[in-house]
Amino acid sequence: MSAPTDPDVRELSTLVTGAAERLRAAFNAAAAEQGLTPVQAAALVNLRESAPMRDLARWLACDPSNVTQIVDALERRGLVGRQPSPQDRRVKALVLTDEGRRRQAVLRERGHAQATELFAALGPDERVLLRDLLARLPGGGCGEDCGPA
Amino acid sequence: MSAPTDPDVRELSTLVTGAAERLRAAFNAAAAEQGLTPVQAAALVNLRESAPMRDLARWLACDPSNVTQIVDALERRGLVGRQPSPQDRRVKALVLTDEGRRRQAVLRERGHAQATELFAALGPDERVLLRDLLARLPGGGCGEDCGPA
DNA sequence: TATTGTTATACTCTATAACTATA
DNA sequence: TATAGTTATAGAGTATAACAATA
Repeated sequence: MSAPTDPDVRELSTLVTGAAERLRAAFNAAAAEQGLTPVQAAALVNLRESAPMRDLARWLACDPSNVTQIVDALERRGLVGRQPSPQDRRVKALVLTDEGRRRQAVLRERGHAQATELFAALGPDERVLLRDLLARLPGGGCGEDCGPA
Repeated sequence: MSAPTDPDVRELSTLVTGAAERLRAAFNAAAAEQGLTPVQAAALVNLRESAPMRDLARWLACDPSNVTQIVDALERRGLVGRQPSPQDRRVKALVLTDEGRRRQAVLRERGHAQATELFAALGPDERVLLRDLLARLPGGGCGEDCGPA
């Protein structure tokens, strides 16, 4: 039985949270470079061709009413368009413009570069070890709503 | 040289971010149980006796104008008080009420329980291993503004 | 002059509820 | 009736700028 101030789990929490925070800050900076707010950039990164808005709401784990506004902003910037679906005319499919595709690629590259930089301090075997340890934490697996495609 | 879609660092980012997110969600739930918003709870958890508001702003990594409003809310709930400092009368020291101290203890216990639950899937040696790996990531060390005391 | 805390204000993110148009 | 998306609105978090009191 550990004391309420057990330094181990507290330190682990701080380290995990700190690493995640640095990834997030780097992503937000990349978003700002593209003239996008963090959620707008997150939406753009997650977009797949012809995804209904409902799917984007699930991927972003937010209410559909949010997606309307996020997509409004992306549309205003000429990065995505709305296309009524022929099968079900209630549905609007989101389509990337050429510029949207370009920005998406930039954001994804930035995300990859940031992650690479963060984990470069570890060797290949250590990265595998870290991944295996983290994957064993409860919830480390992924339900249905964790990402596109 | 790794491909732009290198699955390793992407998976590591997802795992780190996911673990941090679960800690955060659990903390927010604990805050809500206490009738506090996430930042209010974070402020309360970080508070030390007689800390100037300026310090709290640094610990929360936010603008001082925010602290005024956060402390307003905590004061309205009878959890903290403001005490003009005798040494420098511009400074207001934040003092916990008895109820504030009680709530702070509850939130800290909850935080510890959540972290314990998250990392319980690993054995003691593995927790040490995880800590050492995370501590080696750039920025894993802590500057001056990472916490009280 | 510089600093502490406050106020006023604004922007972003998020959710709820009521609405429309389809199904 | 139920679902996809929209609108209106509100609350939470954050920052900037201008200000008062004090140093």
